Amino acid sequence: MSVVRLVNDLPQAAPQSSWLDTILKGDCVAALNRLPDHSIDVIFADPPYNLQLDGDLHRPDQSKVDAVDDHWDQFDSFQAYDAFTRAWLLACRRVLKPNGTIWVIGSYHNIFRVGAAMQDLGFWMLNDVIWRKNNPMPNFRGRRFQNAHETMIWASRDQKGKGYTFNYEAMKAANDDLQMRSDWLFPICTGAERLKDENGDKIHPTQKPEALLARILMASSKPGDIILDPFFGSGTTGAVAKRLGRHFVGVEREQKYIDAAMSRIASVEELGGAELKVMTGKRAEPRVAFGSIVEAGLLKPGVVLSDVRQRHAAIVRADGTVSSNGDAGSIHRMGAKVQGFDACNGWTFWHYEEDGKLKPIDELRKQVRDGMASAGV
Amino acid sequence: MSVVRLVNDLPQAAPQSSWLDTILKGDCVAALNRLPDHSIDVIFADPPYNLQLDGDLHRPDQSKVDAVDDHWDQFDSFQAYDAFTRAWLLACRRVLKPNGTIWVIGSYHNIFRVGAAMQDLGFWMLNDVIWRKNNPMPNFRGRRFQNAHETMIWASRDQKGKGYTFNYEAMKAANDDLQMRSDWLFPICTGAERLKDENGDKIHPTQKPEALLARILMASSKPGDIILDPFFGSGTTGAVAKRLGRHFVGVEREQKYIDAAMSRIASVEELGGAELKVMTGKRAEPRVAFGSIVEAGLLKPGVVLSDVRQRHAAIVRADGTVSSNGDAGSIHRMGAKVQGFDACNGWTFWHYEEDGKLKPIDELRKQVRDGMASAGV
DNA sequence: CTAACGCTTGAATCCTACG
DNA sequence: TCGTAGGATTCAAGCGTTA
Repeated sequence: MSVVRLVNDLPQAAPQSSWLDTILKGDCVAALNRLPDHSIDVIFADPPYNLQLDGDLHRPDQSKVDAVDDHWDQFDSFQAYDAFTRAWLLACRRVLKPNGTIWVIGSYHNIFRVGAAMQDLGFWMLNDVIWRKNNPMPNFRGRRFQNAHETMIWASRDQKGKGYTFNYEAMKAANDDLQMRSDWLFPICTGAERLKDENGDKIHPTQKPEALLARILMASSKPGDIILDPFFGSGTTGAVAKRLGRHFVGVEREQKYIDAAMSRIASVEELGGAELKVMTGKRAEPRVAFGSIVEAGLLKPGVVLSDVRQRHAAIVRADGTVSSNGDAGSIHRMGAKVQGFDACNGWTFWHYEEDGKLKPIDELRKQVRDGMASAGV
Repeated sequence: MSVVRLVNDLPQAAPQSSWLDTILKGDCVAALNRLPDHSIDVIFADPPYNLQLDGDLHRPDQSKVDAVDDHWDQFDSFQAYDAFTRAWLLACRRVLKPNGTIWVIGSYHNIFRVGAAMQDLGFWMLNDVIWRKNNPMPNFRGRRFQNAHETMIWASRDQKGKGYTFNYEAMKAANDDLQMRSDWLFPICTGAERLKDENGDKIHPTQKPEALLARILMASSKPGDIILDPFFGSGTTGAVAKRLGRHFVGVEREQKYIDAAMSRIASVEELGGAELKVMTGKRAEPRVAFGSIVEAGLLKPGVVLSDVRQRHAAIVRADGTVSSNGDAGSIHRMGAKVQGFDACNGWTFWHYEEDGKLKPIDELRKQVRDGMASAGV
């Protein structure tokens, strides 16, 4: 693969060599319209999410959350966002090979509109895939569930696009010989991988982790394929494509992001043929919540728990808490409370009765974990 | 809660007693139109998405579309599905209380269209929540990822719907004192829970697990709330609502499902009051004014308060304000002011000295609250 | 040198009762 | 209805400093 180049104004009908492994500067749709029909194998698109934020948000320690308030994420209405979405999706569809596929990532703010538009334009959905984050930002005000995932849509160009690439065996091998599921666990992009400017500030507000792109490209493309990213940003797609022996084309408007992506990709080392074979990840022991024990029916609300010496008692409640002496809380809090301690492992402290014998509720956790093992947590 | 009843033809403007804890037989929209405005606390909807299955294309009314491959027919069927979706969502929105919330579950076949319609109609999304299945059906042909999840959308009636119920503390306590995330792990409904007919065949093709509904209702409703399920099916919503001390209304067309749901719900045992108590936090505590601490003599005017590190000081005044550096105001205002913040919780920021130790003035608030409790306030 | 501790930060549609 | 003020709210990682 040649060195990454910047193309400011691609002529119409330019040869492939003039745009392969380049960043096209300019508006997404205008730039895509310079590329030939059916020239792209896989598209990865990370469009603006159209977050509709209202006012500042502070953490409990009063520090201010650095919100995504960039101008490129601002739209006047759902209508305006839909028109924008249809325009870039149509441009993508034209350049996609008949057996090509497209990935789009988004959050609940935009992904439903994007998905509906994709169906309307004739894309054929293959999967929706969930990126579960192991370290998402918490919900600071305690008014919602922690927003711990993003959604990706994987689709072929149209319903007849049967010959698309899916490296089923590689995915299965990478997942301990179990079929790769539609929910993937990855950390968000932090640390050394996150691009920073001279002040130590992040260069792009929404840089995606390379591991995510690596799985996408390993699953749905072959070495030598051409990968298009119409919202190139900090160039994660280009960096991973180069490393994995794929070609790329990026489109980006902001010079700041282009500069960062160019130097980033230039320093990427391409893997040789042999190393392009599968990488496998390890699994941590799944964490089980006490609430799921109750929800699973392994302990009914009203059941009395006790410590092994039966000096303390607590009653299971339907919401997954336990109550004792008119107070209530998690198994850990209440275990600590009845003993007058600061902390307690409720799993080993509290016991339930079965066949006339006291057993730690940790036994029930083991049962749930055995059931979860097949879920590839 | 009374025994479950079937209502074949609810009159317009019928009293609540005639439809509470019943199944309304008939078309979803027609039945909902008989219910009063703003009468429902929480809706759980599992709409049909028989869109493009088995090579046959069906419209929502079960009529078959002729040419599967024809792009126009596909467009036509999307339009029909969208119209159906808007109709039942609108009917739901009318009966929902202003501070009510709605849950909708679906897969990639329909959830994007449903989500876009919800936004178009003015629902305000709170979360999308992923149901991860630990035992999903494998992908038999090996051409896609294993479809291992479904997507739920949780939304308030409109953007101003701020007062919705979310039992944050209960969810957190049930999740081992970590806030509940947007990805939930549950097994699919199998075994004894799965309703079967006399031949041993499953009665409903998409019966949802009770554990899923239990978490939904524990998170977003209170005992005594009214839960509506416009696509009642085998009655999981009703069964869980009854068990958890909530009221329900179901709408269903098929007599087969109604029969199964009726006998199922009839055999459900309702939990008692104590097990249904929900974990609450400080937000639910009665408000105590700092002035009443001073009035009660727990802090004398002139006493010096400080932060835990003793970097800031303030003097208690007889009117319930505190003064610092020649300025005065509430404990919150002055706490913010001395730190240079916009906001501050004065109860946890300011400390008083007792027995040579610094204690947060929140301790005194607890004393006052305990006194209020024993006084039966 | 290591462990412990503290500070920072991440695609966020993040309050509500009272006057 | 609107403005104001009370006061509630965070998890996992990375990194630099302290013990």
